[in-house]
Amino acid sequence: MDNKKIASIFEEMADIFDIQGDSVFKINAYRKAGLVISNFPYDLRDVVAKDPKQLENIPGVGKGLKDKIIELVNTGKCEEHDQLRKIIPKGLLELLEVRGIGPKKVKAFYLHLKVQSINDLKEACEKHKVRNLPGMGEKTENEILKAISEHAYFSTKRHMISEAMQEAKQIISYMEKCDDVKRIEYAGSLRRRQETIGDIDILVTVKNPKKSSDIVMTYFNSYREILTILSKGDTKSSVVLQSGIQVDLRVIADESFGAAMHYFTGSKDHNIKMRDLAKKKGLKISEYGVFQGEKLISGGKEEDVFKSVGLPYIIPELRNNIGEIEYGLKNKKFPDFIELKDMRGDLHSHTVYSDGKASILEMAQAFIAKGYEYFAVTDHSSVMAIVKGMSTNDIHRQWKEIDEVEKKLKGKIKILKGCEVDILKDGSLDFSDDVLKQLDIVVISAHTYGTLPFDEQTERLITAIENPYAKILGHPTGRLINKRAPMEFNMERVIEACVQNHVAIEINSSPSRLDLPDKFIKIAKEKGAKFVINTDSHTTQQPDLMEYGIFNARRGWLTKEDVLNTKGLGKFDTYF
DNA sequence: GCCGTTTTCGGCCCGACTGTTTTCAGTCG
Repeated sequence: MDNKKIASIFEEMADIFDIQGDSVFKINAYRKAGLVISNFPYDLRDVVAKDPKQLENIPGVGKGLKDKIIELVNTGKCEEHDQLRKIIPKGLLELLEVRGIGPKKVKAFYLHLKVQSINDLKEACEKHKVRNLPGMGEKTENEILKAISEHAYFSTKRHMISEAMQEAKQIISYMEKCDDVKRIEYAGSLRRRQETIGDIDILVTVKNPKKSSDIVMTYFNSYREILTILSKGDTKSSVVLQSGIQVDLRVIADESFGAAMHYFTGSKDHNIKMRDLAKKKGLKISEYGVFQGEKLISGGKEEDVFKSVGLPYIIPELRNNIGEIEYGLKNKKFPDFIELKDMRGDLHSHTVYSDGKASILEMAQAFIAKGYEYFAVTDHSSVMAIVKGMSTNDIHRQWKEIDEVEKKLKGKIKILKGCEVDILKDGSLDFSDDVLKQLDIVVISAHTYGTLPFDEQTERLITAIENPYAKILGHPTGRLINKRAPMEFNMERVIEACVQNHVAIEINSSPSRLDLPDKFIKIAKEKGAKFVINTDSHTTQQPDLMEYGIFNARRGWLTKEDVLNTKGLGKFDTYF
């Protein structure tokens, strides 16, 4: 019973309470606990084993939920959850995934029409039974049928940040051509640089909302990539693009820009906490500004919103209500978090010597274009036959070519001789010590045996980390977003092994990896770990991906001091 | 069910849009 499973049980219980018409506050308590637990970096099994009282220190977990967590960890189930599941069939909960259907409608379908699944509901609509229910009509029925077919067509999974970013930039460049648009920005989870993006939120300001809103809305709803318009009003419109990504657009007066950006950037829980703080100070925060009674007192700039409740500016990456507000209130100032411009090199890249698409020279030119002082060529070791890893012969040939390319480039960039060496099943490395000791950079990565049992995987990784030549632990969890689950192992112990052995932890910038994930970055930092942010480039375009790694590092509260490849030549590698 | 710089009881963010209604409930973010 891992954190994810416990979180999903609380979320399911919240859904069932919701359908039953329970107190919304109790429902929210379960939802909040679910969210907090799914983002909680420590394994709850460990917490229960060490000191169950600590559970109540998790925000949103009190006496009641503490006992439920203990029950789940110890017995693998929860009595109340089992009881609830007997009352509400599983298929009924899936109805909530359909757009426009909430708990009240689900309850009505179940009670009056004996609907128990999405299929049942589809049938009921087709037989025109739904239109006769109280509060529903012909339009409702048609909208439900439409929403059901969309639900089948688009998977509910979240989008990679790079995909969402590309869509957002295209919409913005389209919207900028509309004369009535004064300012336009993307907000939401994209601005918070979340690892994955649910939908794209766009904020537009106009000089005169009464005059321009209608024009801007009409213009937006004519965007050629739109598949369906979900809703459109005077100031707010929601659409689904051909790619399946939902886009919400909001039009607001220019003087509300700061408050609107804050509101629309979220997260929802961060906003709730902020509004709660305001309330205690006799103020009200909404997307229109900060109000004292009816009077608007600020809201033109985002900084003003924070200031009104006694907070310093909080960067979007931190706004998840996981301690950023408390930190701000207490310290009145945040550290300077790492930025893209701090990076001085990249320590993980591939060339045609393994599965890269470009030569050493071409990759060197790509990194010179980034303004870097150095980069490491780290082609795969021999076990990776599938991507044609290097033999010892190949690697000697590569060293010679690196020397030649460096000479040719007349010192414009230092090319480090490295390897991404595979961690074998028993934790040994795929090259002999004799080869490893001659390398400037040794990235150790697991590409195989991702499904070993928990304890065996932990030991395997620790054995590899303890190898005296290991320098960087590459993409530690091995996950591929939306494709492959992370390896299961004891993260705390692996981080501690890295700290003890002076092995830096990689933050892999590839948008499909973003590995180490952000929630672990923060605890690794607290344990004293050092990091490198790498692109794992396989083409000459991929050095651009560095910004995604930076986003994740910022979400993990890292400053440039935490990251080795912000330091210059001769300095970055003393840690090893 | 959780929580406390007014509180251990009495609160729990705030507003837009839709479809059904004649003032609002439901859903969404």
